[in-house]
Amino acid sequence: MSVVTHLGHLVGSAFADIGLDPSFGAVVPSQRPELAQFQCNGALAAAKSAGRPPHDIATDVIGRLSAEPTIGKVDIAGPGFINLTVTDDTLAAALEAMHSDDRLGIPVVDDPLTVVVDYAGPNVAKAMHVGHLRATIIGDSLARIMDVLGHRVIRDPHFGDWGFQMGLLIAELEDRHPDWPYFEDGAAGSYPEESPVTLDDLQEIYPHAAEKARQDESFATRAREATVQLQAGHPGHTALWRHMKGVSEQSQRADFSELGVEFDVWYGESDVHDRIGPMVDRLLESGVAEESEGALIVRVASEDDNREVPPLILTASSGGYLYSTTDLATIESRVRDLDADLVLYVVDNRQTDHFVQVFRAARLGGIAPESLRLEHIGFGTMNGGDGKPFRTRAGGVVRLSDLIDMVRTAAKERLDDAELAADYPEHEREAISAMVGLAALKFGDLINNRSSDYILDLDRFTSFEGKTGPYLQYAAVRMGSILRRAAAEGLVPGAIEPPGPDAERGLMLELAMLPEVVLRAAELRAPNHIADHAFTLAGRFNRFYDVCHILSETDETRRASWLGLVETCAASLRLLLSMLGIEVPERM
RNA sequence: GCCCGAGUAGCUCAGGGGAUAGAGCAACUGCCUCCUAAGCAGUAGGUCGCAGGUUCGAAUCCUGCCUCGGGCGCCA
Repeated sequence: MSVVTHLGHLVGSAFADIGLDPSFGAVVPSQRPELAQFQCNGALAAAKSAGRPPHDIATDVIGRLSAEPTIGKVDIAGPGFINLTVTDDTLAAALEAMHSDDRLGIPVVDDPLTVVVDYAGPNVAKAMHVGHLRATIIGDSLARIMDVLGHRVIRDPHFGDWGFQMGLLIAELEDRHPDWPYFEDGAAGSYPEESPVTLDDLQEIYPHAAEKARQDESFATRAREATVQLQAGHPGHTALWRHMKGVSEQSQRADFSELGVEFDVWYGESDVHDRIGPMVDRLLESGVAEESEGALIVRVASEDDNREVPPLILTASSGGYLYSTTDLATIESRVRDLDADLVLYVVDNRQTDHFVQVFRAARLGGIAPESLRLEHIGFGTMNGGDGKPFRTRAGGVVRLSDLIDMVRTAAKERLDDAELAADYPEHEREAISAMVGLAALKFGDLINNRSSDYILDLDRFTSFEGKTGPYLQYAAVRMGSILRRAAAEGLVPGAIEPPGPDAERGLMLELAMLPEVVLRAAELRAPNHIADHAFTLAGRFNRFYDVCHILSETDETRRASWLGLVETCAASLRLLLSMLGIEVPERM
C-alpha cells in the first residue's frame, strides 16, 4: 500500500472514531514541505456538518494518531490543517516495497475494462500533419496508461475513408482525367494495378475540389452522386478508392512508425458499411430516425438543454453516408465485435457537438447499451506564435514527417554544438538524435493540459533544456550509467535504508507518489499528470545525484541502499516515460 | 444571436475549495581534479481579465461584463 493511501486510512479511521465520515481523512502531499510531508484538510471540511470548530476536530483526530508507529510527527497548523510526517523507517519500508515489486506499487484495476481508444484520425488524401500530432500523442499515451493499469486496450485509428470527401476526390479526378477507366458505369472493367495518383496529388486535389464544390453547385451534386455510387459498390469508383486509400495509408503508417505509435487494429469507416443499411432500417422502424428535408435525421435535443442541439444527420438527402452514419455503425461494431466497455474518442474540442449528437443518438437507438461508456476526450489546438493554427512561413500546413525531421535535426545539431557524444559511432548519434527529438516533441505536448490550446514554439521545443523531454531522458541515462558502472565494479544494489540527506528523503517521497499519480492520470484521462510527475521526479533525482556521490560512498550498506534507490527510480522514470511514448537511449 | 473553451510572472504554461499562487524559458550570481554541466544551487519577477456573490476560506464555485479562440442540419 502506498504511503498516502496508508495515511489516508489511518486518518480516515480516526475521523470515523469520532463519528465523522472517513473520507474526511484524505491525505495529500504537503503544500508546505518545510512544515510536514503530508497534510489532511478534512477537519476544516468537516467543521460545518459536524457543527464543531475545525481545530477541535483536528485535536481529536491527532489524539488518535499520536500512538501510530508509522507516523513520526503529527500536529495542527493554522485553523485546522493536520500536518503529517512519516518516520524515515516507514518511508524506507515503502520504498523497499516498491523496489521489490515489478509493478512498483501500481495496482491492477479490480474490474479490467475493454477500452477502445479511437485516436489519430488519419484521412484518405491527407498526409499526417501537425494537426494530427496531438490526437496521436495524447491517444497513444492514454492507451499506454490504461494498459499499465491492466485494462484490455484496443487502439484504433479510425481511418476516414467513407464520407463525402471520397466523392469529391472521385468527381475531381473525373474532371481532370475523363479518359481514365474508373468512371464507366456498369460492369467491372480492368483497372491498373498501380495507383494513378500519389498522396501528393491527392493533397493538392482535395482542397481544390472542396473549394470548387462550394462555388459550383453542379460539381457538388456530382460529388454527392459519386459518393453514393461508391458506397453502393460502383466497380470503377471502388477501384479508384482502393488506390487512394492505399497511397494514403502507406504514408500514414510510415509516419506512425516514425512516431513510435502502433495500433492494434486499423479499421476504417468503410469497414462498417455493411452494418449501415440494417442499422438505418432499424432506426426508422423504431421511430428514432425520421425523414426531414430529404435527409434522415435523429432528433437528439433534450428538454433540459440550455441551447439548441441540432439533430444528427443520419444520411444525407443524396442518400450518402456521413461520418455521423459511420460513427454510429462503428459504435455498434465496437459493442458487438469488440465487446467494448469504454470508448475514448481522442478528437479535438471543435467536434464536441458532433459527439454529443452521436452519443445521444446511440443511446436513443439502442446501439449503445447503458453499460457502454462513451467519452469524447477533447483537446485544444496547436497554434503558432501568432495564436493561429500552426503553419509554415508560406502559410502551408506543416507535415508531421517534416516536423519530426526538424526536431531530429535540432537534436543532432545540439550534439554537434555541445560536442556531446563525440566519440560515439555515427549511427548511434543518429539514433540518439531521433529519440531526443521525439522526446522533445511528445513531452512538449503532453506536459500541457490536454484541453487547452497551446503554442508550438520550435525554438523552445528544440532547446532541450529545462522542462523538456530530453531533460527526463538525461536523468534516466544518468541512472542507467550509475547502475552499469556499479555492476562493472561488482557493486550490488541492496535493500533501501532510511534516508540521510534531505535530497534523498525528497526523492523517496516523490517516488512514493507513483501509484496515485498513475491512477489520477487514468481517471482524468490526463497524461500531463504523468509528465509533470516525471519531471518532478527527474528533478529530485538530479538533486540527489548532485548531493550524494553514490559510487564513491564508502559505507557499504548506504551505497547498496542508494543503488537500490537508483534502481527504483530508474524503473519508475522509465515506466513514466513509456506511458508518454518516450524511449530512453543507453547513453546520450 | 446562442452555446463551449480560454484569460495566472516579460514569454510559454501548471495549479486537486485550503496555509506564503508554482515551473520552465529569458535576465542576473555561483558550481565541472569527482557517477555525463542536455546538470545543480541561488537572486529577481504577480491587482490570478474586470466587478459582484457564495464560503470560516476562492486562481478554483455562481452571476454579470470585457477580450481572444472555437462551434452552431446534410464537410470531417
